[in-house]
Amino acid sequence: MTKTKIDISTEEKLKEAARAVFTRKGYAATKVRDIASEADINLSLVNYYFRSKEKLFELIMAETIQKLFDKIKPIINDESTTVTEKIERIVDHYISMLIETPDLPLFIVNEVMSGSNKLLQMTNNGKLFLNSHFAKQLMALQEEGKIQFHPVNVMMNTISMVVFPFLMRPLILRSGALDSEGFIKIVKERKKLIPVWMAGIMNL
Amino acid sequence: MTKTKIDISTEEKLKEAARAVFTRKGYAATKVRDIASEADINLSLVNYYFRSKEKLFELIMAETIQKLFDKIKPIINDESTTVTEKIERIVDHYISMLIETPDLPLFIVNEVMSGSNKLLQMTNNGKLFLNSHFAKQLMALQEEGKIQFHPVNVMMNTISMVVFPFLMRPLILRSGALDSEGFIKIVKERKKLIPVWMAGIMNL
DNA sequence: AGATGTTTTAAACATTTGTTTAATTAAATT
DNA sequence: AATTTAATTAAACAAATGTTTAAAACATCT
Repeated sequence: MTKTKIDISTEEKLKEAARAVFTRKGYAATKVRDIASEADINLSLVNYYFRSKEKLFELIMAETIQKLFDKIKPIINDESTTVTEKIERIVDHYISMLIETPDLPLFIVNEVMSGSNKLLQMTNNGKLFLNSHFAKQLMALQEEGKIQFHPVNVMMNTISMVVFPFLMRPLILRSGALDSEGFIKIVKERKKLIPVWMAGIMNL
Repeated sequence: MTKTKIDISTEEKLKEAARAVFTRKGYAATKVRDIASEADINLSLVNYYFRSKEKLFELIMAETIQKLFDKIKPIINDESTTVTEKIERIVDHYISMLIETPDLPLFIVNEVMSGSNKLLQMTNNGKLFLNSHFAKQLMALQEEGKIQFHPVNVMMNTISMVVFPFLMRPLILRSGALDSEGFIKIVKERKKLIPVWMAGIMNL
């Protein structure tokens, strides 16, 4: 019996299509037939390769979240950087990523709201942040009186200011206030601005 | 011929159920049967009162968006208040509203991403903001050099910092970092903090 | 080439789901 | 009270949708 040899190209094409459609339309609105036709591949092969729509979704989800945290982990645990430097790197990395995949935030947020625990599992119940060097630095800042509020606000504000514009992007574009390039220009400028604003907020 | 007299109670119960389920699960994941059983009312009555699932959704959507902008309009056009006072009022109003209906942001954001133009229609293509007294004040601030960035960043940051925590709420709660009351405590504190932070960002 | 295992295809299946129908009950009007 | 109109119900329908089946095409190995 030979080792199962599958055509990577087909499986990968389907995964790529699934990623695209799931991300764009969400789980419920995505039909298996959408994925198949997006990949231009026979309907049955979706089940052949991934057993079920749900299994395929979970696979995509896990990979997406993995990719989301792989880069952030070393940044928030780097003991050689200051709080502001960490924020600079986080902001830079995520804005770059989101320019490439602007639909990602809704995908994640939907997953969060729909009650799945994938994200929590992958962040070790949020302890990835709570136990990070970054968190320790923030608590130190609080103790020396630089910040008079819960350190969680720092993370909230940073992620908010990075991610939210992408959630509003379709609205902004369709309103005509900015075009696609104008939007990218603004968010790229925010790469520099957000760390400065955050430094101000923390009295640094 | 008498004026159609319908049992308000039934229609209203269905609308309330629809609002709840649509908001919680989104359009595609909501089944007409979910709405009927949430309202504990016969399935057929959904079509009897609202013609179709889509019509019902549009009705809920329009009402929601209406409610969303009714309050903000006078605030951003009040010529007697400063930029910071306006931000204080916006932040206070929306955080209060979101504490009552924490699922609202996802509902809106989904609607935005799914390509509907309801929101744009209701904001007169975003001109509600662009032509507001608030926008004029921000442009003045830019001209006198207080802010060296596109004024749209002010609105982006304010809304981001107000709304985003509610999008992350399920994750935060399930992570155990905060409980339901702890979350409310934090966002209530942010009512005071966000205007201060924004003032800092604008060098006010 | 023939045998064996893998991938692809078209068709069919069983559920789910939005909507309609036709009959019944309740309310309003004359 | 009789008649008309509105509201409610259970059943049925048709289309959509996730999944399976069985046969064909393709590849690999002896």
